[in-house]
Amino acid sequence: MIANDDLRTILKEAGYSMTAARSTVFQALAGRGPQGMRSLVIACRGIDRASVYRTVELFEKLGIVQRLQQGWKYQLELTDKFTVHHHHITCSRCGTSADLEDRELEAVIAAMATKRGFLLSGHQVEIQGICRTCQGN
Amino acid sequence: MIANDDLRTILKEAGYSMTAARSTVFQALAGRGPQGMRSLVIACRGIDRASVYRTVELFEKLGIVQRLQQGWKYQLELTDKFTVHHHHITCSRCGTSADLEDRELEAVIAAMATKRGFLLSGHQVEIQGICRTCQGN
DNA sequence: TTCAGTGCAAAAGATTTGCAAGCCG
DNA sequence: CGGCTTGCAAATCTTTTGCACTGAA
Repeated sequence: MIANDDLRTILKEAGYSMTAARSTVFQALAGRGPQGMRSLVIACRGIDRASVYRTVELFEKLGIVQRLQQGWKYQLELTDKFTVHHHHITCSRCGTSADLEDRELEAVIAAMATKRGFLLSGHQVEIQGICRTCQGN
Repeated sequence: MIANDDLRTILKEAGYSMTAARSTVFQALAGRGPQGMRSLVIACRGIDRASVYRTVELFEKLGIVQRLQQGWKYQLELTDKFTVHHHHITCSRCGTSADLEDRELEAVIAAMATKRGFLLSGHQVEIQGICRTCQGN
């Protein structure tokens, strides 16, 4: 069980209550990497599809989860509050995606923002390519 | 009319033919900035919804359009073949966004892909912050 | 003329909503 | 207890498909 109490706290502070459905959705997100709604709904068996949607919507509003666009579809994952800040590189052939952490990338982005006179508040980086495995086919 | 002949050439070289529907979709994409399917379908009135989808799919395969992330929704826009490659930095206070072109950023991204054994095919970078003007308020 | 490409209509999937019943505080 | 939440089912919206007809080469 990961940070179930953190969840309770966040919900309470925002005026929402901790429920079985919300806990289930949270665990399903925490237990695995980025996943689509379909897979999340399956992972939350016992919880109605509509409730999963409603919970994800709430979690987004509370900054608990974020959506990543992967081509036409999107995937869900916990935000940096619950994971280490990172980006993704996705294989456009087999669809698997890996986390990316790169100090230099972060530095370059920070430098760009500074150069433009911006006070940096956030950024997203998504990379697509063909992974080593798929290149062999 | 933007580059309609370029389109004809690309299609022909890939073994496809130039048709009214394809030209319409292309113009609808060329005439405006990034847009969602819904808006594209409306812009292509006279062309069946299914044909727009099929055309977009083909255009993607041919590297004419790309789907990208703008906020949490997907958008379509012509690829760098038809526009200058760039990213965006957006002010989260006033909403204005400026184009970004940065050789170093591109280099770092390329290096990251290579290090992971990926054959790089594309990437998106979106930065948010507070612009100089808004910082003064 | 021939076959890729299109429109149409219906199927499949994804997401949202209204409402009555259930659970949390 | 009282209101926030959920499950259910139906409504919507989005995307895909099968098929017969049309148009490009």
